[in-house]
Amino acid sequence: MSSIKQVAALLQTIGQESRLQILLAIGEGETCVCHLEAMLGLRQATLSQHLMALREAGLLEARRQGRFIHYRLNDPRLLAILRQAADVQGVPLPELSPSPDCNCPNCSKEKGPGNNSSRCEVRS
Amino acid sequence: MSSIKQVAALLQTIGQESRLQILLAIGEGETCVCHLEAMLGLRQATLSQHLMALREAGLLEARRQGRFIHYRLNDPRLLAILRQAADVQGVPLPELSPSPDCNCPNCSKEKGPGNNSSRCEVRS
DNA sequence: ATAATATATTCATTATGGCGAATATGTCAT
DNA sequence: ATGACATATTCGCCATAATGAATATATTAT
Repeated sequence: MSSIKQVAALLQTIGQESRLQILLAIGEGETCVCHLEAMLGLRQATLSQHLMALREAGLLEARRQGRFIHYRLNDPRLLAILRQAADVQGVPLPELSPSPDCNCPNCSKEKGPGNNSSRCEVRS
Repeated sequence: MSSIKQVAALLQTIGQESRLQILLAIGEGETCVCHLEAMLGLRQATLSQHLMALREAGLLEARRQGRFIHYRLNDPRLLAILRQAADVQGVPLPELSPSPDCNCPNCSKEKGPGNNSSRCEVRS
């Protein structure tokens, strides 16, 4: 595949609202799918499809941890591209760090009463 | 429109082989449509449509010079994005400078015999 | 005014991609 | 083994975008 085709493929893969949100939400860290689902308000199947596309494009890596699967960026330079693009458009790039206070219903650590499971936590 | 939407729109607009070729061919300079047509082997109508899309996305500026229309990038940072993307993909970004030896049939300066018109030149 | 040329625009067709619904797979708890 | 849960996969539908053909517009030359 010509190099131009490859560049086009990359840009096309990330040139979509949901995918951008996913990438920004993952950021430099590692994020499990349930976080993303809660954060972005995407349906599970839809989200999974996008994750698959990003995986197949070589942009994401998946790591299984029990029932949970954690995704991380394969290359932090991807974020640089997004910043550049936002720069050209003259808009601020929202910071979507999911880890701090994710309201994923499965991950309510130190949240509302009666909920205690440490699911969605990385447990070695 | 949300900033993410805008970034997505930008990436989507340039995430296509023909558009990338156009942007690379124009580069830092200014290029007339006939050059592009010859260089990229795109049909005139197709090319014009892509140029329109890029114009509407605010990425290109057009300047009329007699019958000829010259396009230039509105923001050189676009090229930086392309370089970054190529970088992430680990491929070289081809340099497509059209000006030096464009083989556009209308612009054959110091080319084959019997052809002399300086068409496609910027004549003030 | 007419013809020739450079580029743009319109329209119909086709391909591509995202989405929703349904289902499958893999892991843990019992 | 069974059930519950997290995630993945498949499939059909629809919207969007790219393509091709035809035509229009603008500019220069005659």
